[in-house]
Amino acid sequence: MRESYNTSQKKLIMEYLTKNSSKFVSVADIMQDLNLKGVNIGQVTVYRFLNKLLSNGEVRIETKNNTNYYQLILDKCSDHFHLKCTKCGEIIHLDCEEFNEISEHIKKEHQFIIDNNTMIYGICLKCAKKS
Amino acid sequence: MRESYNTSQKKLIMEYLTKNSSKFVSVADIMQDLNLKGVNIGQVTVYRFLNKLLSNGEVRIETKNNTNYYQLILDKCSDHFHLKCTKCGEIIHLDCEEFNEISEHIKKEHQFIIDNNTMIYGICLKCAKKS
DNA sequence: CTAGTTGCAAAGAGTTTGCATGGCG
DNA sequence: CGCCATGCAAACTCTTTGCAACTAG
Repeated sequence: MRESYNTSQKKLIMEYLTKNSSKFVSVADIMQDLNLKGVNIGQVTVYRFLNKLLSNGEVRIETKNNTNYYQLILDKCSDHFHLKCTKCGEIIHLDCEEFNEISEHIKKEHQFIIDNNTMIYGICLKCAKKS
Repeated sequence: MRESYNTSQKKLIMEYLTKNSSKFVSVADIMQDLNLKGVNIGQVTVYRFLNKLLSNGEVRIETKNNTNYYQLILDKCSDHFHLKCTKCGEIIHLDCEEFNEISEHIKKEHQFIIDNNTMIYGICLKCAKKS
C-alpha cells in the first residue's frame, strides 16, 4: 500500500519551500517562481501538495488578507522557538536556554504545554528603530 | 468631523463580542446568534464592523480553514500574555511575572519586542490528559 | 442637514472538487 | 498494471464593493 509518489512537480515545489524556509510563502509566490523557471505546474497541484504537507505537519500555515502562507518546518527547528517580526517578516530562531526554562515553568506551574512550533510575533530591532 | 455613529447593529454585535471575549468567533457565529435572537442584521454590516474594529486594533484576528475568527481585545488584557489550547480553544490569561521577565530578556538580549497581543499556542492540561 | 451606516445584489479572490488523463513504482 | 498524481474547468466559500436608501447627531 503506497502512500505517495515522487513526482517532478513535488520535487520542484519542495525545492522552493526549502530555499525559502526562512519565510512564509503563498501559492502565488510558488507559481511565480515556477513561471520564471519556465516550469508549468498546475496551481491545483500546488494547493493539493501544500495541503498534504499541512496535514502531515510538514509546513506551518499563516493567513493574511485571506491568503494562506506556508513555511516548511525544518527538523533542526523543533527544539527552539521562533520570533517573527510583523513588520519585515524576518524570522529569528530563538536558541535560548532561558526561554526553554520558561516553557518548563509554564508546563509545571500553569499546566500548559507550549507547542514548539508556536510563532511569537513582535517587532525586531531594525524595524523598531525605523518607526 | 464625526468618525462613527452608534447604531443598534453595532451595539448588538459588540454585545456578542463582549459576551464571547474568551474565544474567537466567526461572522457565521455572530449571524447565527443574531438570528436566534430574531434580529435581522445584514451579514455585510458584520463584516464591515469587524474590519473597522480590526483596523482600530480592537479585535484580534485568526484564520482557520479559510475563515476569519475575531476576538475582542479587552483593556485589562494588555499587560499579560495569552495561551490558547489548540484542541479545545480555551484561552488562559498568563498573569505571570516570570513570563514578563522573559519578555524583558528577549528585548535586551535578542533585540526583539514581543507583541503583548501574541497568542501562544499549545495544549492545556485537560486536553493533554485526554490524548 | 450631512456624513457615516445599512443592506441587497453582484463581483472578487482564493481555494477546493469532479473527472479524465498521465506517470511512478 | 494499479494506484496515486496531475491539470483543466467548474464549483464553492468567504469576503468585499457598488449603489441607493436610511439614520444618528
